[in-house]
Order: sequence, then structure tokens, then C-alpha cells
Amino acid sequence: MATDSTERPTRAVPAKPTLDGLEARWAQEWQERGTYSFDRSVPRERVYSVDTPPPTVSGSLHVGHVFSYTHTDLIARFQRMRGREVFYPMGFDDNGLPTERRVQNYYGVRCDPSLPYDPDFAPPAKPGKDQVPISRRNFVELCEKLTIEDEKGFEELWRRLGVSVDWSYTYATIDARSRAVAQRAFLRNLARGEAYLAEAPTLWDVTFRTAVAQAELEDRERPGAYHTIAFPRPGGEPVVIETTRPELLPACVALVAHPEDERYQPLFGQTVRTPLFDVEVPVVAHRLADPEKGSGIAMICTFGDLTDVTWWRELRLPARAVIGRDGRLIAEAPDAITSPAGREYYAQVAGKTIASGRVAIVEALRESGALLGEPRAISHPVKFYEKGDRPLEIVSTRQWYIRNGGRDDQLREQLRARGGELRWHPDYMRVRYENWVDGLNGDWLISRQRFFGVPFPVWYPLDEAGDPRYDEPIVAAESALPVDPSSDVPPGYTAEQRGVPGGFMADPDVMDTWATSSLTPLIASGWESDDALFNQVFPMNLRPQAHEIIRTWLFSTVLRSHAEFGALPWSDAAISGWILDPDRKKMSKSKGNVVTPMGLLEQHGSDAVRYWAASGRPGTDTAFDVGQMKTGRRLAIKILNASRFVLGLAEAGEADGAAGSGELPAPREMSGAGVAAGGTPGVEAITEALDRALLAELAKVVATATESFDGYDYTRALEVTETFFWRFCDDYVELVKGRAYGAHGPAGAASAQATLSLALATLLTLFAPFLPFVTEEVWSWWQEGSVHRARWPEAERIRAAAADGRPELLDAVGAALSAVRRAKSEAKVSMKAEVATARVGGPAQTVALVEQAAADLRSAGGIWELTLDATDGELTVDVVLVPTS
RNA sequence: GGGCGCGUAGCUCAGCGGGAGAGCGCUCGCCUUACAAGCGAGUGGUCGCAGGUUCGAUCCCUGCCGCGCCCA
Repeated sequence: MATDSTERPTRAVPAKPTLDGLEARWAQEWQERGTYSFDRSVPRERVYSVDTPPPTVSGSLHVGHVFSYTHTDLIARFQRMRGREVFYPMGFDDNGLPTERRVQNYYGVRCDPSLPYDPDFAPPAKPGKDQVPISRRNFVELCEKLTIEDEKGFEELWRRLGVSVDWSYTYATIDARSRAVAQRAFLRNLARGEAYLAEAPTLWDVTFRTAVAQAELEDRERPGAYHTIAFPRPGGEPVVIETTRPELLPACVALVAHPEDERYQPLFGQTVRTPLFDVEVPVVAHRLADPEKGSGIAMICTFGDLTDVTWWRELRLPARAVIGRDGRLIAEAPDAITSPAGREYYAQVAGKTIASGRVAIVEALRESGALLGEPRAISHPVKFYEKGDRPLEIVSTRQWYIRNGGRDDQLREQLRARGGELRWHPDYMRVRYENWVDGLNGDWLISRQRFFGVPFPVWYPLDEAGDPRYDEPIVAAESALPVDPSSDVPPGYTAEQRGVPGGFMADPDVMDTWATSSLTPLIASGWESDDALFNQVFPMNLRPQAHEIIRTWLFSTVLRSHAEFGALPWSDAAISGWILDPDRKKMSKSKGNVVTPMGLLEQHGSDAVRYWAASGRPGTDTAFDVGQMKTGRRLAIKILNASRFVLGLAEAGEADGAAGSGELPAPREMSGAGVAAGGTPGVEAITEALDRALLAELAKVVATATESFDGYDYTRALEVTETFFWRFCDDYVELVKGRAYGAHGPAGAASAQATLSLALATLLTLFAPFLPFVTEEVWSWWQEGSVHRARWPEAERIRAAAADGRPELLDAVGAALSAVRRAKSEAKVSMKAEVATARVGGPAQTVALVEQAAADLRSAGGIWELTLDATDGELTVDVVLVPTS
């Protein structure tokens, strides 16, 4: 265990303890004292490492951050106290489109990757009307500059929340280290044949003008219409198809029906002609044609949707693209359209948007008589880029791919098996992963036609005509990473050869952000840059994350690690749920902004907010509940007050020398570093049956809390601790108060004080992961060092201190005390009111237990005469109050 | 359409084969020297619906209904 042994005077117990100001004070002390610093000298088996999710810095802070990051911190703090050296870095995700757009607007610049780097570039003081074109490297530098500000806001929040990260290991997904890791991993994929460049039909967002991957898709229900169109057939009846995309008619390459569809059997092998454009196309058979859908026969266009792509590929049909990268019908008619009338029709729609092209073609079809009836409105799912607002098109482009099992059943099975090796919390989240792997239908498209991102460390030679040789990419040397191919020159070339015949050109694309985020365990661990660290922390122990990105972040991270190491990147994944509105909806951004996370922490206190967050079990969505925060705050205050009482007794004991002697007190034994307050007697003084019973119960609580935490069930750990704590306060403390003050002599007082002291120290350590501020505050009143570096309590040691103590004693006396209180409550008198006689009856065993604490019960109940009799039936207490005068 | 999860006290949630629980709320009471931002006592539920297995089901099985999510 490390470092935290700074000498600091033990402070006295304050007369009026308060929660106010604890966050600011302790956050600073923890930083100054290096309480959460990772010790690089400990052996790997003692390390617990966390692959922290890097939050998107250009996005807003919201309550969900507080919620899920608290969960991870609970685990980290528990592991640290158990003696693991916790590697808990923070990352920031500033790589990608959101940052790109922010920088453009903020500085008034735009990225032009064809420009060379200008080391002296300074952005305009005020953004001008026209955006200044700058090189990618300059653009990236501005992105880095701006995101630093955003990161400060996050860091401030995390510190105030008490997240126990070691800030010296912070990374950003666009920083040089991350770029180098992303490029290195890509080069390794390329060398092993796992990455490849291919020209293929690609899902394309026409707004952002970039390719997107399967993982970034979502289906949205949109209105559409079935158009019934007749295809003339030479020497036969026309063939009638239905389509929602009549504008793709010029791209039609075939009609398709199911091979067993009897209606169309005679047509297979025949040809028809497209209306308007008069192109001869075959009628083909394929199992994916749905006889139930429309007329059962469909037109295949290259490319209307993913099924078209499958048909095109499997049936070896020609490509006849009409949609361009800008989402408009391309200028030139496909070569297949040869008739003058067909070319004339096409010329009328060339350059139109998809929507207006559709209107024009439908009108032409109607006039020609090929449109049968009128379009029938329907609602159907349409594929969108998750960040886009126009339907995706399919465009044939050259892109980089990483093999992910979508086209390779053996790899798919291996990746599925990796998901089986991972320990999921909760376990059922594994199914999401398996569903995703099973549903993959292609390799992972990782290139994006954007600017702010990690560039591919690749150039292409230009031939004598100045055309790139894509089949002979020039790769960067690993030692040169990170590179920017638009500024850096490939090995064996000079800068003057850029863009000239016989020279080279840079790959213009950047990687998908997930291609970098999928490497966070490697980035954080110092892969290939800090071997000692890497060997100490990788593979990591924990990946905490939300469930909606299992298909993206979790899967892609497993994929990269599988490729590079043939192993999982971590042993455990903890999946947090969402925060729900009171109306059971996912907490929306607008509502999240009404209650800012910092405002929440200021209003309720960090411990209180953490208490609420801890009520959300892994995988379980949790209601935003201010009531829980108030309860948490009350708990924290109660801890302050109860501690003040217990430690006040010790101070009193020290002052008058009534109790205790030289033996070392329990808390010191447990903390391994602390020095307890002066007057507290040691565990050997614990002789009273009630005291031993309390500790026996406490030992059970420690065992349950530890076991729960080991299973990532922090909620239960808190629950059992809290339940015990209230019982400790309400029953035990009240029962022994008189004795602890010395009412029954020094031995009894010493026994009570030693028990109170041991119980308090244990409770503080049990609460420490949840309520780091109040527990540290109280710890500082009487202990050396940080409670967060104290040893997690061991049930066996407490059980040993309990000796022959029996938890049932606490139950029995508690029940008797409760009965006395009930009598007073029903008589509407003060709890201080005295009791003339109290007769306890019940099973002999129970009565015998109560008898062992009879003096404490008399004292706590204000009972003059207590009688105990074994009787039949349940425990009963007959109470006769002293009449009030 | 396929899959997963959830439906338990007014609210938020535990429990998951043999006594239906906690916190908050509500009601009543108590200035008890750690705490009135407190303490004590009490109120409150045919455990979504219908079948089945079992000596016995909130808990296991089947089917519905409702809510949420993931994937098509």
C-alpha cells in the first residue's frame, strides 16, 4: 500500500460538525497528498485497473455522468481499500465530428487536408464571414486547444464528486499518444491482413458526406408510398412490381422474385424492359425476395438498400449507380440507357435531389401509363446515420475495412466466445453482445471522409499518369508515429513529390472515432510506449460503460484486443443503466440541463448525490430521485453526530483517566497506519455480552458487504451497512450510553468504549467508498492517513473481537427495548419517562439472552424494576409506567 | 417480427419455494445533554392477469396484458 503517510496533527472533534465545505477541502488534500496516486512499484497481481469511459467533452455534462462514474468509483475505492493498487485513469473523448463542428464555428476555420502544415498559423481573432482553410494538422491543433477548456469543466466536476482517479494518467482520444496507438494498431491490422482497402457499395450519409458503419445505423419509422409500376415484356403481359423508390428506376438492373413463387416461375430467365428508360433487364430468382411483400416481385437497383447490395453481389449483376455522394441524381445517365427517349427522361432528372427526382419520375410514369393506380401511403423503417437527419443512401466508394466476423463465421464464433469469457455485470447484458455479433452483416468500415480524426498512416504512389496505385499503399514506419500523411512525407520520397506523377499522395481519410476508442485500454496502459506500465495494468480488470454502446465500444474493443493479443482486454464489464425522469423516460438532455450536475452537488452535497447513485444497481435504470439524496445527506450528518458522540466519550475518558490503559486500540490495528484517540481501551477490554453481540452482528455485516462488493453489488453492500448503522445508533448506543459514561463501573465502561470505537472505525471504512467526504472528515479527527487508504475490514478479525458474542442477543434486547418504547409512545410520554416495573416473558433462551444485558436495558429504559420469566409463546413485555406527578 | 429486462405498500425499490420487507410519504407522540436537518411508535399491499407444477408459489413453468430497452 502506498504513499499516504504524511504527518498531520490529529484534530480534535469539533463541537458542531458540519458537511459544509468538505468537498472543496478534501478534494484538494487528496490531490496534494497523492491519495489516489498509482504506485508503479507494486506487482501486477495486486493491481486493479479500470478502463474509464472517456466522456465526450464537446457534449454537455449531465446527471447521467454523475450517476455512472460514481458506480465505477465505488468499485475502485473498494478495491483500493482491499489492498489492490488501483490504476484509474481519466480520458477525454475529443476525437470526431462534434468537436470538428465546434472548432469551425468558434475559430472561423475549415479543414482542407490538401494544404500543408503552417507552423506559424494563428486563428483569426474573430471568426470572419468566410472560413479560413487550414491544414489538417493545424485544424487538429485548434481542436486540442479548445477541448482543453471543456476538459477543465469535467475535471472540476469529477473532483468535486470525489471520483478517485489519478489525474496524472489523463489522456485525450485525439492527443499524440492516442493517434500513435490508433495508427500503430491499424498498421498491425494491415500487416496481418485484418484491415483492407476495398471499393464497394457503402452506406453513405449525404449530409455529412461520409461513409458510416453498421454500428452507427438506426432504423426510423418514416412515411413512404408503394408505387405500382408496369414493366413491359416483349411478347407478353407486363410485369407489375411495387416500389417505394421509383426514382431509382434508371438504376434498375433486374427484377427478382422468390425461386419457389409459382406466379413468376415462367418469367425466370426472361427479360423485361424498364418503363421510360427502356433498358432490358432480366427476371431473376433469389431467396431473399419476399412473396408476401407487394406483388412478390421487386426491382433491383444498384443500390437502393442493403438487400440490393446482396442481390447485386450474389447474382453478379452490373452496377448502375444514379445517386451521387451529394444525394442527388448524378449528371450522366448510366451507359445502359441508350434510347433517345430514355436519355431524354434522364436528362430531365439529372442533378435533382432524391425527393424532387422522385416527383418528376412519378409524374412521367403517370403520363406514360406505366404507373398503375395512385401511390399507396405506408409507414416503414428507414435506415439513418444515428447523428444524421436524412435517410442513408448507398454509394460505391473506396474505403478501409477491418474484419469483424461479419463475413467470416470462424472469426464470428471466436468473437462470440470472447463475449462468453467476459464476466458481465449484470450477466444478462452478455446477450446484447451476442445478438450484435450474430447480426453482423459485413466488415467494419473504419474510414470516414472527415478531417478531425486520426488519419490513416498511409500514402499511395502516383503512376506516370498521376493516378494513385491503391493496391500498393506506402505505410508509415511505427517509429514515426503519429504521422499526418497530408503534412508528413512517406519514406523514400521528398516533399516536392507530393501530388505529381511518379510521386505520392496521402490517404485523405480519417478513422472512425470508434477505431480509436476501441483502443482505450491500450492508450491508457501505455502500449508500446511504456512497457513497464503496460505489463503492470494490461489486460485490465474493469470496463465500465452504458448498455447502448455494447455494440460499438465494447464490441470493437474486444475485436481489437482479440486481433492484437488473442485475448480479452479486461476480465469484467460493469454495465450501468440510465437515469429516468419521473415519467419513466430516459432523462433527456433538456431536463439534464435544468438540473446541472454541479448544481446538484452544491445543493445536496457530493456524498448525498453519491448515495443516490449507489442505489442504482449495475444494469438497472434508476429514477432521478431527490428524496434519495436527502436521505443520503441525513445519513452523512448522522455519521458526523454519532462519531462526535463516540469520540467524545474517548476524549472524556482520556481527560479523567477513568477508562483504558496502554493497550493499542482497535482502529490502529485495522488501519495499519493510524494512531487512535488517547483514552480508548483495546479489544481485550470487550467483555460485556451485549458488546460482543454487537460485534458478532457487525462481523456478519462486514462479510456480506465484502461479498456483495466482490460481486459488483455495491448497492447491497451499502444497504446492509446502512441498516446496521441505524441499529447501532438507535439501539446499541442508547443501550450502552449510561454504561459508557461509567454508570456501572470502569470495566463496563471500557468494554463499551472499546466496542464503540471498533464499531465506528469499521463503519467508517465500510461507508468510505460511498461517502468519501464525511468518512474522511471523521477519520481525520482521530486517525492518521486517509480512510481511503485504510484497510477494508476483515470479518474474521471482528468476529475474533466478538469472542462468544451472539447476534441473537442484540435482537432480543432490541425487541425488549422496543416494547418499552411502545408503552411510552402509547402513553404519550417522553422517552425519558421512568418505568416502575417491566416484566419480560418469553422463550427461556430469549429471556436468558435479555438477562445478559439487563443492566443496560434498565438504564436505557429508565426501568426501576426489571423481571424476567420464561413463559410460553412470543416475547412479551408488560410495562408499568411511573405515574407522572 | 426476434431477443432481453421489468411489473411487490401512495412514491422509489429489495426479497425470489414455506412468517410480505426497507427508505421516503402519511398519522400520532416526544425539546431524551451525539444528532429536532433529531428521536419513538403506528398506518399501509388479493406481490400485473389466467392457468400449471408442488404438501405449499410473490418466488419455478406456460400463456396473456402493460412498460422499457436491444436487434431486425
